Amino acid sequence: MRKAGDTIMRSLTMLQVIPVQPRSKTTREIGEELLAVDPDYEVDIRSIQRSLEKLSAIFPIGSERDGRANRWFWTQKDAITQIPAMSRETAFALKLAGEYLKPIMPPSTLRLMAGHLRAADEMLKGESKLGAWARKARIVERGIAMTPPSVRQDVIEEVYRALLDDQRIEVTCSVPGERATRRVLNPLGVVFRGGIIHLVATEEGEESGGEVQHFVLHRLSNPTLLAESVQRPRGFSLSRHLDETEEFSSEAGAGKLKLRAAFHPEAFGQLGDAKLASDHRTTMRRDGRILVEATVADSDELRTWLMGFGAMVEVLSPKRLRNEFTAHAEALHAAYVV
Amino acid sequence: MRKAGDTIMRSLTMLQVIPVQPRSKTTREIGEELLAVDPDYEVDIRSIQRSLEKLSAIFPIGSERDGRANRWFWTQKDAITQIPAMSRETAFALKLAGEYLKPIMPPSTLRLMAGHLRAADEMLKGESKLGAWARKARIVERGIAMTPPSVRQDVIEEVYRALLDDQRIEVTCSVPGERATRRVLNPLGVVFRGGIIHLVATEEGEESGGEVQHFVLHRLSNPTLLAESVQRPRGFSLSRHLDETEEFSSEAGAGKLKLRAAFHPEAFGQLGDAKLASDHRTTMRRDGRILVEATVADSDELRTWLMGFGAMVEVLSPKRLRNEFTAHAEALHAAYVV
DNA sequence: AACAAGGCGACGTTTTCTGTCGCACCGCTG
DNA sequence: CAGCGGTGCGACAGAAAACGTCGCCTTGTT
Repeated sequence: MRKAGDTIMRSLTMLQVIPVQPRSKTTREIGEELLAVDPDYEVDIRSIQRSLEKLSAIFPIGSERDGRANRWFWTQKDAITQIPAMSRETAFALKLAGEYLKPIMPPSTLRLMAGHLRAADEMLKGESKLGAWARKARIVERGIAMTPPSVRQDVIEEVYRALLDDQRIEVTCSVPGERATRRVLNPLGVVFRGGIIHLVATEEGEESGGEVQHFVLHRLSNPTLLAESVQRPRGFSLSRHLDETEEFSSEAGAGKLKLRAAFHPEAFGQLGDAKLASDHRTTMRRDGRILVEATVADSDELRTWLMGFGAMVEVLSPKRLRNEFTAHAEALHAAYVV
Repeated sequence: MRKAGDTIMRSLTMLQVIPVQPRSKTTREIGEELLAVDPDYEVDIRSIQRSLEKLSAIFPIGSERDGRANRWFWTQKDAITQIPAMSRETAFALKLAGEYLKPIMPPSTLRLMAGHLRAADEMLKGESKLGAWARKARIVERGIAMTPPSVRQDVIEEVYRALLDDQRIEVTCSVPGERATRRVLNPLGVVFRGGIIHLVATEEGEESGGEVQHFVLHRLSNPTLLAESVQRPRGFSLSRHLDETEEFSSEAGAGKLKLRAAFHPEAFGQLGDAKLASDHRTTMRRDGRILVEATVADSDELRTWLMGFGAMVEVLSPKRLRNEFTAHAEALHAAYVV
């Protein structure tokens, strides 16, 4: 009848099958899912009832009467138990990851990881007697601090769910200066850039003609997941779509170029020991500057990065890029000096 | 004797107490730790033996003979079970986080999170029938792609452990062009900047005189954790130390300034709806450019960021900054045009 | 060679788990 | 309003698992 060690495994699986607070499952549903996971978990419904009662005495699991059925759920969503327990090093890495992500990842997405960060906290709190981990690590930002626009938590979660389930979603779309509109969208993908999330979707309806559009997530609200499944344009591919869209295709020439640039020691120091490419080479020059050579992508980002150093970096070749920088210098001269 | 639901909880706690592969614990140690967690877990050591045997039949737990004692450990470090199970939205967020971190976080630190990312994979693999999550999300990088120097996995882990436990560590230090040296360090903290990790530490020994030094982690190897505890300089604080260190103190003037700058529409578009500060204000100008006003930190990063836009952004005030940019324009003109 | 200390097989007892039955309750339907 | 099906839950007895204990073996240690 019962296999060896069955009970523990079944209890554990039950704990995993039970959903978190806003959602819930009836006793019967839990039993069915349990059976779906492993047919060996076949037990009487009564036993499942009893197990649930027992578990809810130990874990933060609650039940609620819904008509004649009981619905079960986890009451504390952020209380994660993990086996095997995470190591202290991993907890440390997780906390660091959280710090790294804070300035660049949309807060609403980051908040979905709150449970893991809390678990890491828990692990570190127990161990380190002196001072918190925070006193022992710091991240020095490279860029400037910017605040990405905030996205509503419910919008994030519903959009992700819609994407994962391939279901349509209805949202309110507010563009400043225009009247808010209610739209039904076919979510195709999301694009993240600098803390801002774009939803790639087609709009349901005749007038749009199935054209792929972009919606910035922080302008959406009141999401409603629909039961209809997504209508995907024939042969749609997110990668291809983005490459074809000017807004997101960063690679200007889409090719590579052999960069040669002279770095002042100070600028070179900022590189640390990071490499631009696998054929990255540095040479000391007589004038005290350092020659950096590497084959890199011919992108807008490259130009932005190089310009960011100002006069501390001089582009030597390729000639095409050098010419661009000459023009750039003239433009700046015209703007500021003349 | 036994309390209700004891067995399951005890098994679960046991699973958490068992360490992962390289480390291991004897049956007795596990029993003692169990008792330390909750005195109610008091059982005969024989029972613990039996539980371990049973658990090792279900979970990837192995044992090894060490003299006359058995040592237990998890054999698969990346196989994480989590309760309650993570939601699909959270799994999605975790995968995204992994992608975000890939270019900016040291790979060795990221690898410590591998288990969590694998768990997210597992969750998403089971659910989405059509196409992987990757087809539905993409991150568009802002900066250029750089490869941070790689740090040995053992160095990362031992350094983190040393920091968490406040223990000394012995490492081999290889600076290019010099002979590698073996040193005993008192780890005080770590600093992350652009994928590069700096260990802040004092060196044991007379000649250094307890001076706080910085060691780049990718130049260290052969770490050995020592049993001696760290000697911390009196009143040391990582934050204070970094603020005092020129290398890491990013804030040039350490103050704020009221920026006014004119953005070309294209440059302004790159901002998305992100804000520079809480008092961020934008105004349309007659010449088609957009005036951006905000009170921001007077830092090197600000200058880098503004210069990165090239001629698409013109700094109007404060006068001091405007003068800097005029000088910058002249320097570029001198370098490229003349 | 004698002596711990730990592993492990075996056994009888205690506790828990399980299927089953019966009753009560609730909402729906005719 | 009565009947019906689905659900919860108390109770009971048999089955299974867990437990402490004893004893023997193995393996380092003194």
